[in-house]
Amino acid sequence: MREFLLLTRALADATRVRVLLALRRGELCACQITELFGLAPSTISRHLNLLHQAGLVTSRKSGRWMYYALPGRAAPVAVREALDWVFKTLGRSPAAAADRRRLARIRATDPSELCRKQLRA
Amino acid sequence: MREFLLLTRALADATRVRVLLALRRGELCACQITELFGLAPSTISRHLNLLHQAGLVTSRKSGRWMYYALPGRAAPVAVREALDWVFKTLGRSPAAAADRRRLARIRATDPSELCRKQLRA
DNA sequence: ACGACATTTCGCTTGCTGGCAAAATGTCGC
DNA sequence: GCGACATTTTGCCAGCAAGCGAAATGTCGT
Repeated sequence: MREFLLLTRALADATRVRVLLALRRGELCACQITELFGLAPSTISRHLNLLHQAGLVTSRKSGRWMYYALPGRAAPVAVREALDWVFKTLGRSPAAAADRRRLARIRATDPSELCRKQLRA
Repeated sequence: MREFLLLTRALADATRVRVLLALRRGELCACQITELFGLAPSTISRHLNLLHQAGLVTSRKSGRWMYYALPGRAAPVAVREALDWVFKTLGRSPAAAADRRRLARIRATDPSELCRKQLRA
């Protein structure tokens, strides 16, 4: 029950769900996710931490960059089914489509470029 | 997205999830659910309202009693899959088993008896 | 070793959520 | 219609969650 509530609480926020949808295209670094949603880096970090605690994302550190991705087949059944449910329900939603479009442009940019851009803003 | 968040937020509370698990045995009146969890009637009422708004339960009024049940095949796909996920994940959990045991005794009691008992407590 | 930089942690404010008691609502039996 | 009673709505309080900025952490290039 405790782990189940970690899952449902993690899914009970629009930003976190949108992160999961964005990660379907492949792993993203925190910097890219921050750019995608226009929130403070600290805020994104906390969202990602919640998703990680619930088991909904994996994290990989590479130098100063932190990459987040969807868990593979090794994830618990409850997690895999939660993700299936999310993607089946929201995969074709307008919000997901809009994020996907903006994400394509972000992916085309160098990550270090992104972070410098954030400093100017 | 909005409806999806209604679902996940409704599922992000232990009491509400336990209500859904209890309803697998068939419909229950608000009085029985109140007895099952030992919370104030007003609190239970608000939980049931949230579940209803999310589409996770149906309600039926019969006299002064209000009966709640799981939605049938007419429920939206997202709702049915959410319920499947909940039951598959928690159906065999200790919490569900404990509730089921207490629920059996509550079902064996006359509903009006229950409410009178609550007045004395 | 030092400065630059990506990310996280901390401290704070604001708004939502769960709990109860009390009042309001609606229904039954007389 | 009136009193009893199941349920809901309302008002209030305590605790949690999301947001930000500032400080802390860890890593790279020089």
